[in-house]
Amino acid sequence: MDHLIAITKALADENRVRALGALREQSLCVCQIVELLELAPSTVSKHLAILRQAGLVTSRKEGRWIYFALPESEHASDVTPTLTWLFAQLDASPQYAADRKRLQAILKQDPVDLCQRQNRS
Amino acid sequence: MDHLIAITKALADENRVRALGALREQSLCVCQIVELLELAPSTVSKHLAILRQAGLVTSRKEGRWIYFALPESEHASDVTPTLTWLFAQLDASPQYAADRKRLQAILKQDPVDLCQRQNRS
DNA sequence: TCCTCATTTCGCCATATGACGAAGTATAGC
DNA sequence: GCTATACTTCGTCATATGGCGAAATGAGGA
Repeated sequence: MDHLIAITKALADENRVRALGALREQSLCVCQIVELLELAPSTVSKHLAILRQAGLVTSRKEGRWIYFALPESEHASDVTPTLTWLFAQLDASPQYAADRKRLQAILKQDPVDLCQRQNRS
Repeated sequence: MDHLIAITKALADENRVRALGALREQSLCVCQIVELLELAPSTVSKHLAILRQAGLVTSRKEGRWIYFALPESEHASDVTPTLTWLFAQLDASPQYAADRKRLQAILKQDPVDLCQRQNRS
């Protein structure tokens, strides 16, 4: 039950759900999610930590960047139904469609530039 | 998206999830859910209002009692997948098994007695 | 009509949550 | 080593949440 509630609590925030939607297609580094959600890096970091604790995302360090991704189906059979349900719900959401579009533009930019702009402000 | 978040927020509380689990088999009046969750009637009432606003339960007045139930599948195709997912998660929970057992005992009691005992304390 | 009583609403309190900026970590590159 | 930098952790704040008891609501029965 504790694990189930950890999952539902993790999903009970619009920004975290949007982050999961963004990770549906590809893994992303923190600065790309910051750019999408338009929140402070520290805030996004906390959100991602909550998702990771619930087992909904994994993270992998690559040099100075940390990439977040959805767990591999083989290793996370327990959260797969959850994500399947969530994405089915998201497919009906205009917000999700808008995020997908914006994400395409973000992915075209150099992550280095993204991070530096985020540091500046 | 607002509706999705209303659902995930509604599910982000253990007592509300337990209430949904209790309603899986049959509809219940408030005092029976109060008895199961061991919370004040006013607290349970608030929880049920949140579930109803999210469309996860319906209520029907019958004399002095108000019965809560899961929505009929025909009228609520949008929350059916949510409840299916939730119950799949619950099936693995010892808390849910314990609640099912305790609920059987509660159902054997006269609701009138339940309510009066709750008023007395 | 008046009383009883199952439930809800209201007012209050303690704690949880989400936001930020500042400071801390750890890694790439000089 | 030192610096720059991508990210996290910490401290703080405003608001949201979940709990209760008291009062309000509304339907049945005397």
